[in-house]
Amino acid sequence: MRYPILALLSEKPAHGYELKQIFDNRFGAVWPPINVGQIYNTLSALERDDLVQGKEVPQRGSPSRRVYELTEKGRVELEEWLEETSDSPTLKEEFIIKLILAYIAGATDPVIIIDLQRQEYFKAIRELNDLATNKDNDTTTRLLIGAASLYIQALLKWLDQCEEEFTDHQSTDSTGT
Amino acid sequence: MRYPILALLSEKPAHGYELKQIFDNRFGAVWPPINVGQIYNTLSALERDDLVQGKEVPQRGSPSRRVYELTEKGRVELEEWLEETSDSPTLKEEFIIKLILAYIAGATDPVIIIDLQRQEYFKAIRELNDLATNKDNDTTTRLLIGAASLYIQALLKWLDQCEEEFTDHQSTDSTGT
DNA sequence: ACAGCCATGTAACTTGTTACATGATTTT
DNA sequence: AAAATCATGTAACAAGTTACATGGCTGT
Repeated sequence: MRYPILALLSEKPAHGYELKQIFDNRFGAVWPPINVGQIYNTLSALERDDLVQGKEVPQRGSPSRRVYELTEKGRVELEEWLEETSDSPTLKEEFIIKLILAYIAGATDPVIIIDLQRQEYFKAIRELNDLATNKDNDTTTRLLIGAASLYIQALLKWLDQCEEEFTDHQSTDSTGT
Repeated sequence: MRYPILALLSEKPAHGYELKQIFDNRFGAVWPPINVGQIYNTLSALERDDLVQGKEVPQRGSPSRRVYELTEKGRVELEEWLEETSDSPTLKEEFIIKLILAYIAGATDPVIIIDLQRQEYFKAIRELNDLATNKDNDTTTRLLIGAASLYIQALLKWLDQCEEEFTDHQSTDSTGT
């Protein structure tokens, strides 16, 4: 949440609740609504680190709001981060770990797990397709839906690989641990 | 780390340091070595929750080791988890978020970022291919390498989508924020 | 009057990450 | 004798998650 908040604040200053709304609007297609508390937590940390600066802005007839803006330091940190290449990912996908562990633990039949999970991914693909048909998606939403879709397709392909491995070599593979 | 440790302990009881070695052996191809401290932290938490049970096992001539085994509760929890389908993933991949934010922030040219990241992914693919040529990989290693490879290929495809979107519609897209 | 949204925050907890401390055993 | 590995842990910190508390404003 650090960098998302910095990036949103680089567009214009905003208060906590507003950030939540902007974030949910932009990323809601592929991310569940973010907990507001986390926004405030993160803003506190960012302010502690001098990356953002908050100030009370009195409202007429409403309690004043705390509006945050990027500091110079924050702007630099954001830009440095944006320009860095990201490390290639390590696999943290829960299901991948689960399936491998199921195979290791030997308790549950991996093929059954695979079939169930495939249904789940099909469902996700359908939902993404539905979202994609919406004509007033903006660029970022389209790209995020594309990313999610490609990712799930990759997982589906992996399920096929695994199924093949688990069924074909079941009999051949008697060479212990 | 909770479930990986439970799964490894379901094979046979082990002490902390041993778990680190087993884990690194099995997942080392796609995961950086895990910090031993985390193993011990996690074991403490698991013992607190009655999922594992540790006992001192005196060694002849060495200081005794604390060997952990699954409790019944731990075995049940592991099996339940293995049988649950996992939620379809939300996108947490750093670079995806970064590229979208770069586009939003408007500070850095997304196309440049894409090119740099593509090199990074190519490098990762080459490294995975090298790993894959090793003939004595076991089943789980092969599958993990396959998963990592499919994932990066999906990311590369996504980069192409993004590049297209950012270059094609650059001129057409003059309809404000 | 009441529900629901606007708005800000705190507290407790979990997980992961790093660094540090300690000491024994094994290998060179 | 020194270095590497075996072995166990603690402390501090960062980040994410949830739940809770508080109160004002808005629409029905």
